[in-house]
Amino acid sequence: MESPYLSVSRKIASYVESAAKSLGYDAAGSIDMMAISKASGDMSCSVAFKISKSKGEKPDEVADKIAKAMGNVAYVKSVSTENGYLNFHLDRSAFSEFVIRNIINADMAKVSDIGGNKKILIEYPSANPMHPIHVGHLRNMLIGNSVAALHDICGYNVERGDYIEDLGLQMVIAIWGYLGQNNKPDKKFDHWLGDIYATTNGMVEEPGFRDKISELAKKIEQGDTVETVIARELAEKCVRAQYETAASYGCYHDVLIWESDIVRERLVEKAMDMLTDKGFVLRPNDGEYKGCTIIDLKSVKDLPSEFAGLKEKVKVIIRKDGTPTYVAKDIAFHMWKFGMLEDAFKYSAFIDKQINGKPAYASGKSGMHMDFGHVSEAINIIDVSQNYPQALLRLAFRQMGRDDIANGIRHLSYGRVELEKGTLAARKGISMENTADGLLQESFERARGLIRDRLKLGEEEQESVARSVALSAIKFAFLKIATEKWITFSWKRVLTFEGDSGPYCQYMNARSTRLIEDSGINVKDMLNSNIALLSSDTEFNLVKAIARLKDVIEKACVEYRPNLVTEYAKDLAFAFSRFYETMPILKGSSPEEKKARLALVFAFRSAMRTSLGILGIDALDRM
RNA sequence: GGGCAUGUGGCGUAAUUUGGAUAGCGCAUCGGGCUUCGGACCCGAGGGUUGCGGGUUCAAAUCCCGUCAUGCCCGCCA
Repeated sequence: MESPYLSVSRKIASYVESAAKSLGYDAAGSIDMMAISKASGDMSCSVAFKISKSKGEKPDEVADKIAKAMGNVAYVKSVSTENGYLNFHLDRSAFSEFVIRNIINADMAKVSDIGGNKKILIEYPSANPMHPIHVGHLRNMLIGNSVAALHDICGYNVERGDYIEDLGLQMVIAIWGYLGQNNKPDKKFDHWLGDIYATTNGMVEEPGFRDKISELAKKIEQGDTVETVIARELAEKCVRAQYETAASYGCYHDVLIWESDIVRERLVEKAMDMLTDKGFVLRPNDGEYKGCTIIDLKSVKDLPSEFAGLKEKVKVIIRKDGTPTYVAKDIAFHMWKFGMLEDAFKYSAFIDKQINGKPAYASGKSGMHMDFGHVSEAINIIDVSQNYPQALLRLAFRQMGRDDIANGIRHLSYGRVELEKGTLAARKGISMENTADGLLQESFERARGLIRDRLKLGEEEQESVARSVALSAIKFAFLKIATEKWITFSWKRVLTFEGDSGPYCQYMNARSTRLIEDSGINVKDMLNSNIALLSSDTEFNLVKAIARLKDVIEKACVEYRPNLVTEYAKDLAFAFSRFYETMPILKGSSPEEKKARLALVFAFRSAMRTSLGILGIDALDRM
């Protein structure tokens, strides 16, 4: 589909440029078309200020002269000037027709093709497999889900990946706790295991406990012990429970990579060999780091600012005892992502059918080779506290001479989710109201209460509508906040169904659906109507909002910013609501007006459905 | 000590990357709208020295310098 604003503003810009040229001004490169004028007119341009500076003439005089020198431009009705600005007033009929026909004829599943089918892997939420998903992971998951949807709709070949860290101290602690008790799970497995983990973690400071833990850790690391098998089984059960939560939020994945598989397949060794060849990692024969594999940052030229304050400019990546650190595994993992380690894993279906109808595959001991990875861009959705290791990761590829990979790794760093009281730490236990499951349950109950006295529907449909509304409130509340900001989580803020919210957007969509259904007019007749009749302020404001769709989506995709889409959906919904309040559509309009307005309603609904789709919000027909 | 991020009406936020006109929106408050195409709605009012101080510019929430506050990171944890 075309971008109405872009194509019109380009035309205007070229006319402005030639008008300026005919007056002896050189405006090339300094014309900034402001797509939407805040003051007067529909679009505006401030080029007169720049010209006035070099020519010594007053801005408003320059603007006047340019306005007079301009010929007719398509979709522009008139040009005026004010305070040095050129203001362009659109031809409402022509522009509305352009926008509405454009959107109704477009393939809304592929709004843009800027992706060029480029393959990217988006990694999220990578929650540890020993506790339920809490509201911090939920933020991660929802950002990942919408960034993935944005890339889908912009023509990328998207792979949704999840990294399961089933090794490491936290997992060992959970297993130790699990082995030391005989109870059977009395609730959802991730919640149950999370409690055990938190309790066991509370014992860490007790005398002698650490020794017991490290003994268990060794058994697990040996790779073929009973403990190893138990560890994996336990983690898998927990991840399956977490994926139930993900599914209830409409999220799914293509592939899960297990940390233990990276270790078992000896990918770290392969990665280290490649890095040693490039001279980036060293294995000192003496001194403090004897026996380790290290990165010596002192020898790196143009060290990025992230590393400026390091006390020791040395980073150990393989310990003295031969075990790899997190960073070593992450480097190997990213070599896999970018196809540097051929056929590293075998895969089998971990979940046979997700809500998208497809399996989620997971790496494992057995299975078949598949074509995951081999991407040219990796988006890692990881919270801001990991800026440093992510920088180190990019540096490793840069030092290998793989700037393409270093630049292809994008750390989408989001701000942490805090609680009003206390911190959100799984090791201290997660109360139900801070889990994704608990939040959804509460939201669902509130939504159901609202719907009961509103909708005359069967119990089953009421539940499904309530679930959609509940989810939309939560998703919108999380996604409307710019990713880099931290959130202080409170139920009150998340569970809102009014105003600037998901349910408000859904509500406007539902209204538009009812209008279309009740009209009994088919889309073809709407399209063949006299759209030129749409010329009132509220009608045209809605047209202008619809016209922004493609520009907003592309920008949100390129900048990894879902909140641009929530902002847009909100604007769109308000524009529709005002139109709806002021303009008669089915009643009180002439047959011709009715058809034209319905065409506008239809175009609105397309734009709204597309926006809601990116946010992972159901576009309900009634609610 | 160093690095990174954040700071916008009572609360929550948008615009900052790419400097443009009167800083947009929601909640809350106050006042309206005969719930007649669905009131999860609409209209209006009050509420802001964009943390603070300088600088650049015709123009600064936005860019530069300084400063304060808060948070995170700088480990042979992950």
